[in-house]
Amino acid sequence: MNHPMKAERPYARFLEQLRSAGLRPTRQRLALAKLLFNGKARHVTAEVLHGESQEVGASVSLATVYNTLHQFTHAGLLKEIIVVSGRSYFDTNTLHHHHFYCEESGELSDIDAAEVAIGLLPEPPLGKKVSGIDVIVRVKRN
Amino acid sequence: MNHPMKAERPYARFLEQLRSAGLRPTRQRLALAKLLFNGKARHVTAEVLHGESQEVGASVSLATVYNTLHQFTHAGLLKEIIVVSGRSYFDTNTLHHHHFYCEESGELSDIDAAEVAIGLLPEPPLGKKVSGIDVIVRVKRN
DNA sequence: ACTTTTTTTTAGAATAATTATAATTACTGT
DNA sequence: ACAGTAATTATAATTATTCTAAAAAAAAGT
Repeated sequence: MNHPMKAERPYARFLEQLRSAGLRPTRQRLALAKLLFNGKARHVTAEVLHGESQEVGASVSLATVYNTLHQFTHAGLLKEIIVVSGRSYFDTNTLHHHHFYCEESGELSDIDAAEVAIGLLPEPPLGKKVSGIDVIVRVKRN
Repeated sequence: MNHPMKAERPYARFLEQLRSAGLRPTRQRLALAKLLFNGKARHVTAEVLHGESQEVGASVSLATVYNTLHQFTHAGLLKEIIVVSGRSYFDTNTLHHHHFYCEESGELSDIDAAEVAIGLLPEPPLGKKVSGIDVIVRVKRN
């Protein structure tokens, strides 16, 4: 009667997704996954996630944090968000959606894709096809 | 009858705008302005502009290129565009508009604001107000 | 014109985020 | 247990950018 972990269900799916991406479920990857996929939508930078891994005593090297974030992104578990020069955010929400970004605090928050109606778009440059649309709504304290 | 420069009109306006931003029309700033505001809409990085300044023999130091790009941006002569981590683009089109961005070639091109109809937006986070909306349409070779 | 003051430019050092390298450690299958 | 592959790690390298302190240029004052 002593479950080692309450197995909240996303877990099994997560392991499956790792496997199908050819990634072993190592101690480090599981520790980071636990920090990332805890239910709430998260927007983390490598530095922040690295810090958290140290706080919970599952210290993962910064290099591995970077590797893992990119591997998870390629595996479709994360989405990379670019809103500011010189830093990358990784978003646990992989559905198509957009963002509020506060330049002052650096905070990101999600906007459901359904909430932004993008009308007609012009034709992309010759020989190019659309691969994604990102809307960033920049906000300020008022 | 020997005009030193065909004074294409934007020039006078440009000098006025510099002055009202408290910036002197130095040799370097004029050289960069000439490269930037030549009629066509341009999207440059600091490195690229620095390279061009060398090519035309008006060599401006990289530090000055960075300073100038930021000063022009504050003066409302340029707009800074962030589409990729770790590099800033500066756009001579300061009207509200959006962009196509090709990840493969790094090329940016403009989308007129009128061509993107953004419908209802959700309320920004508490205590925040919208300061700008950027739409980036990412494209790929097809 | 000559000095003084302020602004601008500059080369080079410093920084920050990220990526590469090369050695160690951990798995996997036999 | 052993060989082979994959993952992690500390550290070095890289890239774009900003900082710093000194030199150069321009403006203002006399």
